[in-house]
Amino acid sequence: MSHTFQHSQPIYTQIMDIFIQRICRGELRPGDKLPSVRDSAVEVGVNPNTIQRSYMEMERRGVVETKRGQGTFVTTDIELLEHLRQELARNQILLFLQSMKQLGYSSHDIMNMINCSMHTKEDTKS
Amino acid sequence: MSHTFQHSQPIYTQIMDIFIQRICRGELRPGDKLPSVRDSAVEVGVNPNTIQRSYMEMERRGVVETKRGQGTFVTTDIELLEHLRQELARNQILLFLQSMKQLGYSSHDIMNMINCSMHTKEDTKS
Amino acid sequence: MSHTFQHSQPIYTQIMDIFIQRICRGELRPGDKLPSVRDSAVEVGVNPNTIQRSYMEMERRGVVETKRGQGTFVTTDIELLEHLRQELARNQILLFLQSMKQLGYSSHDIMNMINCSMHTKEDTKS
Amino acid sequence: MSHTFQHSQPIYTQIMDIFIQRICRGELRPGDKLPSVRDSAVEVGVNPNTIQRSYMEMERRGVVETKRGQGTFVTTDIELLEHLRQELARNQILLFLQSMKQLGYSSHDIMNMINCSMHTKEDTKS
DNA sequence: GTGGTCTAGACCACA
DNA sequence: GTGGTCTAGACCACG
Repeated sequence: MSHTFQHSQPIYTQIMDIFIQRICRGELRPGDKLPSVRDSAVEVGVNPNTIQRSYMEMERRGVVETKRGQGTFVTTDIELLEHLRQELARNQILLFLQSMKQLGYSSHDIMNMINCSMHTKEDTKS
Repeated sequence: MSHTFQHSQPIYTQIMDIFIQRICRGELRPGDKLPSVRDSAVEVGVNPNTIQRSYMEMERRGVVETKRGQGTFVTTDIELLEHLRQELARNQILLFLQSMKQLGYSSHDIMNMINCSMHTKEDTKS
Repeated sequence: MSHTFQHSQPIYTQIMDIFIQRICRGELRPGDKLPSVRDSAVEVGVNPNTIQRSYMEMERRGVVETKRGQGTFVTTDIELLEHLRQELARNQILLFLQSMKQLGYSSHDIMNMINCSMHTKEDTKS
Repeated sequence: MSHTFQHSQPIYTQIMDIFIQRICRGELRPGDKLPSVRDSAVEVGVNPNTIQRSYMEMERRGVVETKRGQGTFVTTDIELLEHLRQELARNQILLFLQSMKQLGYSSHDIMNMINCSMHTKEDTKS
């Protein structure tokens, strides 16, 4: 299952973002083992060095921890993961708002439309 | 200026989506001429036939009008364009909400965070 | 302006039919000169011999008359032309009825639909 | 079995018309499988892409339904087929009337001649 | 120049 | 096998 990457950004950061999203969405849970560098390389169709660089950068941020001879694991630092999640959410919100503004919708419009969308097919789990 | 496309969707629909976004954002205004099929082809780095198909599909939807020997133009049917804009907005909202849900945020959380974001760096034009 | 012919029938008869239609429709009137064999050949994109054969066959039927050194002319025998016209009309009617039957319409249906069509956009010159 | 097409109209529309006629005449019944794109292509002597376009256009109109990996099938929507049949009939009638008018026959004449033709070789199923 | 059509041949996803 | 997409390159009609 290969992947398509943008030219405007380093591929290793794009790969990193994909992993971070998976972690934040709970597809990869704290303590889970990431695929080996080689496996990931095959899966996304890039050079193992590129994957290696993604893992290194994530480790620098504390998102993952590498144990020599065992592999790379999602951090168990739940606070850090929570921060990560909030950062991702904040980012998505900003991108979304910006995009809606470009379509000519005011903040007020946006709030109304979201409200409407949520009530349309909403899980009222309160 | 070549472009990167997803494998999961036909290129011609992706090209169409890009044009529709530009139109909805006002980058291309009613009556504006789209680039010629051949020019667009070299710009996005695909075969002219693929661009042609995008234009054809947009004309079928009424988004653009083609005049033989002259070119392809954004429709001046403002109602249709308004519908298009609303459809695009609705779509973006749904994608956004879905993505936020995947991050584990409830509808209530989302509303709060958006509210916060909007007031942070908001246009207080009142 | 070249032409497209069926494989199932000799080209010269098809050309003849076209001329007869023109004559019956009054596009070519009694006494009118037909184009020269060479001109017709260029116009429809076939060999002059083929045109020549069409003219010969029409002369055999008395539809046209050839005057050496002058050209080929539509007959002035109005009775014969009238017969021709009726024959053509009868033929068209039969083909039409057959085609409608194939679509599953009874004679009664056909009469009704024609009546309707004629009254829709009809010139009531009575 | 190759075919002859007019220059005045795209081949793919002519192919479409032929299929629609076959369907309306009951030669192809609801649910029947159309020949594969490739088979049709060799049968009528055109490029598979041209056939594909015909099929695509027919699907857009709802006349046929395509199932990936299985083939293209005549729709089972009988109402739609009935509409199609009526549309075809209306079209044939208009062409016929126009052609007869060109031969110099008034509406009244046409009605009489048709009546005569129908009674000549008529199905007296009463 | 413009868009529209067609061919030749390729690869893909689905079943 | 099926239809769906894409490329490369050609020719056409229109203005």
